[in-house]
This record gives sequence, C-alpha cells and structure tokens, in this order.
Amino acid sequence: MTATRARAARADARQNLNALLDAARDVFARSGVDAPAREIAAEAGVGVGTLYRHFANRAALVAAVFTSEIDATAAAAAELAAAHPPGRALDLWVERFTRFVATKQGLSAALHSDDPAFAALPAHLIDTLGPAMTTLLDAAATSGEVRAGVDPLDFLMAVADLSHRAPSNDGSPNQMVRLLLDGLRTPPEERRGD
Amino acid sequence: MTATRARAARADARQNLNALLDAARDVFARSGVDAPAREIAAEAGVGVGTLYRHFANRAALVAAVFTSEIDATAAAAAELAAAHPPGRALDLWVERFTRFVATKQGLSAALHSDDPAFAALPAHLIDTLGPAMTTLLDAAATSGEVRAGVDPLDFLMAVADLSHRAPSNDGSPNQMVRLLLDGLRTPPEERRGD
DNA sequence: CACTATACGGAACGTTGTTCCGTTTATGCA
DNA sequence: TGCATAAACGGAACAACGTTCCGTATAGTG
Repeated sequence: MTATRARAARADARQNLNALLDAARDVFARSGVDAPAREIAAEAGVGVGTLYRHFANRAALVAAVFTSEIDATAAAAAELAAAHPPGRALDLWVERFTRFVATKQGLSAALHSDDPAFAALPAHLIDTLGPAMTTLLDAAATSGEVRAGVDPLDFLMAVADLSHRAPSNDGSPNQMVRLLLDGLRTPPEERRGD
Repeated sequence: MTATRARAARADARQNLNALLDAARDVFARSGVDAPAREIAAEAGVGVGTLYRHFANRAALVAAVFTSEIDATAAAAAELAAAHPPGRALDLWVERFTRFVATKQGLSAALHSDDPAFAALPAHLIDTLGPAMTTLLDAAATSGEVRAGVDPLDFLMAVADLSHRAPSNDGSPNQMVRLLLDGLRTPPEERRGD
C-alpha cells in the first residue's frame, strides 16, 4: 500500500484558512451571504486563488461558516448551563440561538437548497443543536421551572421559524418567541378551563 | 394638467409581452427561477433588449409570473366550486394550490426577500388566495362536510408551509397536507377522550 | 404614402464565480 | 546551515450573468 499519510498542512496554509473563515464571518454579517468572493479574500488579506485552494467553491465557504457558527452556538449551551440556574440558562441560550437564526438570512435558504455543499447542514444542525436544547430543557424541567414533555427538536425548530419572521432589531427574541418561552412556564392543562 | 392619457400600446409590444410571460413560465418550470434572462428572451423569440423594455429587471419578470400564477390559482377556486360539491372542490383546490407552491421553489425566498420587486407579492397573495380559501372553506362548512371555525388564512399558510417540505413527486398533496385535510373532517372536540 | 413615436435586437459593459499558471515560500534533509 | 522541492500563493484571464445603449425597423396615424 502507498504511504497515504498526508503531510501536515503548512503553517501559512492554516493561518490563511482561519483568516478566510474570520473574514467571511465578518463580511457575511456586514453585507450578507451574497457578498462577492473577492471581497472576502481582500478582507482576509489573501488572493482569490487562495480562497479557492481552501474551499471547492463559494458555497463550501458559506457552509463552513454556518457549520462553525452552529458549533459555537451549541458550545454556548454548556457554558450557560454551568454559569446560570437551569431556567435562566434556557432563556439566555434561546436568546443566543434567536440571534443566530435572525443574523443568518441565508441559512433557511441554504437548508432548503439542493446544492450539494449544503447537504450535510441539516443533519449537523440537528446533531449538535438538538442535544444542546435537550440538555437545557431537561435541566429546567427537572428543577421544576418549566413544564415537561416538550419535544426539544420541535421546540428548537419552532423558535427558529418564529425568529426569522420579526426583525427583532435590538437583538433580543421577538414577541412570539417570548410568548413561547412563557408558555413553557405554564402548566399544560390550564386551558381546559375556558 | 398635462394630457397624461397614454397612447395605447402597440400590437407587437403586447404580443411580445405575452410571449415573454409564457416563455418565462415554461423556462422557470424547466430550469428554475434562476434561469438566465437570455434563455427566456430566446424562448420567447425576442432579444434581451425587448425583455428589459417590458420589465425593469429580472426580478420584476419573476414577480409578474408569480402574480399571474397566483391569479390563475385563485380563479381556479371559482371554477372548481361551480363544478363540484363543496368538500370535493376544497380538496381539489388544495391539491392545485399545493402544486403551485411545490413548483415555485423561488416563491418563499421571494416572499421573504427585501427586493422591492417582490414587495407587493405577499399582500397580493393574501388578497386573492385568502378570499378563495375563505369561500371554499365556508361552503364546505355550510354543507356540513367540514368543521367550522378554521381561519382560512391560517389554513392556507399551513398548507403552504407543509407543501414545500416533502417532494410530493406525483404532484398530489403530500402526507402532511392530507393529514390536515382529514383533520378538517373530524369534529373539533374528539381528542378530549384519550 | 410618408412621418414619427414606439419598439426591437444584439453588441457592449461591469460584476460575478471559477480556473490557471508563473512565482513564492515553508519545511525536511544533507 | 543551506538546498531541493512539494505546497501554497496571487492575480490575470475566462465564462456567464444582469443590465444598458443605441442604431435600426415598424405600427399606427394624418
């Protein structure tokens, strides 16, 4: 068999890759996901050739940024859970998730697109954000701050659907999301009465 | 005041405009809404200059096609209502509406886009498809085939949301939409029992 | 029939994603 | 340390797109 062990990536290559991801994050936030590849390369202080050496095409770069932000959002769940009581951690994380969804205008389009570059996104989102929500929801339910029996994935998707509707200009969750969170605090059977 | 009355459009201009709309409908169905403007012009047997004489930009052409298909879908409601009993008319129209939504991949993107060319679309959709659904739903409720008290616009949007999920390869409504329709046939209070 | 506002066609322009290749550089080895 | 070379870089060049421009053709009118 041939020596398949790949040589370690060169140091400048690793640096440029990180510079590209950082630049893309900034440019996407500033000008949207449709920003020209040249602009991203320039922001990273790099030629377009280098961009295409690291990513098969523009969509792959977009997907990489989304993936990394999904991971960052998932990681925040653990941090918040460690630093706050369960109910508050849940609220804070929903706020963060809301900001994530609202910021990424291109995300829902990417999720429904059939571009192969985005094919792995939905599964990745479910696999990382799903458990995060499950953990937070379970903890808050165990501590009695929130009703039990709510499917975490359904709740996650509901928040997502509600988040990219309203502008939510100040960055906090919009009214519908707050409504949903308040609903969690309410016993399931209350509506029977009216 | 100046004589604002515009001279009637020239005959060839009207023909070309229709040819462009027809061509765009075909090309969009075949290659998606991102099809090149040149391809549409060619299909219509016309130069690109003519396309841009009739539409301010590509987005305006897309919007015009969407508008005209929305109108056609709304008109179908009256025809189906005249030709079938209320319950069946409702089913058939939902199927048609489903096909409309499933076909137009670009529609939901256009509805949420902030391109000025699409600004009037949501209102137009609500103003024409809303009443159509209201009429069909009311008639089916009056004849007792369907439960009353369902908000037509909510129901319309729900069908839309459910339609662009599943592929529905054979053109008929997908399972979730059928579930929703079956739900209409069920008395509101039944779930109390379990 | 001639005149003119209207409409047409398609070459040309600017911007994009992507490729190509001559040049530079990091890295393992003598 | 210095060198050989695989790896990586930069940016000019290409193709495809949306859009504009303007010389040419023509429908409608008197």
